[in-house]
Amino acid sequence: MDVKVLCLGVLSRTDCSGYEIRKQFEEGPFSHFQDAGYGSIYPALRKLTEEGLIVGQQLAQDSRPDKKVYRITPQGRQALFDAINRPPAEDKMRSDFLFVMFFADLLEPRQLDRLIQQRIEMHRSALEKLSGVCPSNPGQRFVCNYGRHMHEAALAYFETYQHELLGGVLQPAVAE
Amino acid sequence: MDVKVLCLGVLSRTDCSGYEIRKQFEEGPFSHFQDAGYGSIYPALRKLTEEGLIVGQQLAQDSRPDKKVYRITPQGRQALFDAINRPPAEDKMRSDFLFVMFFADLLEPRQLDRLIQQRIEMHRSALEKLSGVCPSNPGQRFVCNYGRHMHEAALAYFETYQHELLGGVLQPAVAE
DNA sequence: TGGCATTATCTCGGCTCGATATATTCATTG
DNA sequence: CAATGAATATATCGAGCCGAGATAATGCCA
Repeated sequence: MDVKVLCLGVLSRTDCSGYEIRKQFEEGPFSHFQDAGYGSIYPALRKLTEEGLIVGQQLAQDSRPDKKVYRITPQGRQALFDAINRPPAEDKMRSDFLFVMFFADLLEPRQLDRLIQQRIEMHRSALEKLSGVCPSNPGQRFVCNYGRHMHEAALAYFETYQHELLGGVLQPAVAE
Repeated sequence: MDVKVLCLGVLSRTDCSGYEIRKQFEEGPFSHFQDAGYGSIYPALRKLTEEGLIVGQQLAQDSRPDKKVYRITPQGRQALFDAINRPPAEDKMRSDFLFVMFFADLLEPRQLDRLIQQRIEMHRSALEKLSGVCPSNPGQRFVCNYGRHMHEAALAYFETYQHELLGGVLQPAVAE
């Protein structure tokens, strides 16, 4: 599932410029399970245009820079359909936070505590952001509620076990 | 947190060859929150050697190809410490599965059901794999239990809401 | 008027990944 | 017993991706 397919997915719901596609990955309905930067999006849009899967239109705006708004073509919808129906690749997860927690004994306790509080705050604000969304489409609702469920589970874990971790790091030799 | 730091993390716990480092990311204690392929690991080990953060030793084995076992140096431990104490980058999550679920209405119901059953099976086997691990270090225990907690939460979600999704996709116009 | 944020497009270097090549040995199985 | 496939082990290549920055116009506030 490369950035080209991700762009097709976004454009299947609404016409967009590259900038607006980026925002959908950053804050929008895809933000908690996909990402793509400008360095991937703009080349992808160029290639998709060359392949006839989308068409771009220069759009002058007053009091804003010009926009290039892209629309998906029937061939583009077919390509999205094909990609969706291929067996999906495994999830790719990259968490520096968990890597750091794994080596918690290398952290100052104050720094460790600060990291966990930041993490809790992150999950809270993600939940708040998701609470504003209520999609009508079943698939989108399923994915959105999955996000909610997982953020809540993470919050519950941190709130229950953060003290155990802090205690364990502060008194590493008590058990022996 | 690039692959060089990840390798330092693995080598801080035990001496390893490149092959063994890969296995730790594939199946070992890091598998549920980090990953790295051979194409990243071998160049990283070369650079780390050049920088004096690790040292390699050719090791002949009978009935196996030769091994290059790497050991972390004091400077390497310092570099790991520095990296751990820098503010961690945000999590990077890439889930083709959730992207496909988002567009569940483009899937045949049978295919949709199969994907969800596979996903449930995946979480179950991940839990089983984690149940064999019981780290003594507080940080490692925290991260390991976090993994368990999240897999269980995902399982609970799928088992509760999978029918709602399947029903919603099969009867999209009932609510209106 | 200066500085900052926002909207908008695009490129470059460097990092990373998947696939593949190479080589040896062990286990299975027809 | 030979063939096949699965491990063990190292390494590279091309393609894809990302962060950082260049560029540029405008709105807004002090």
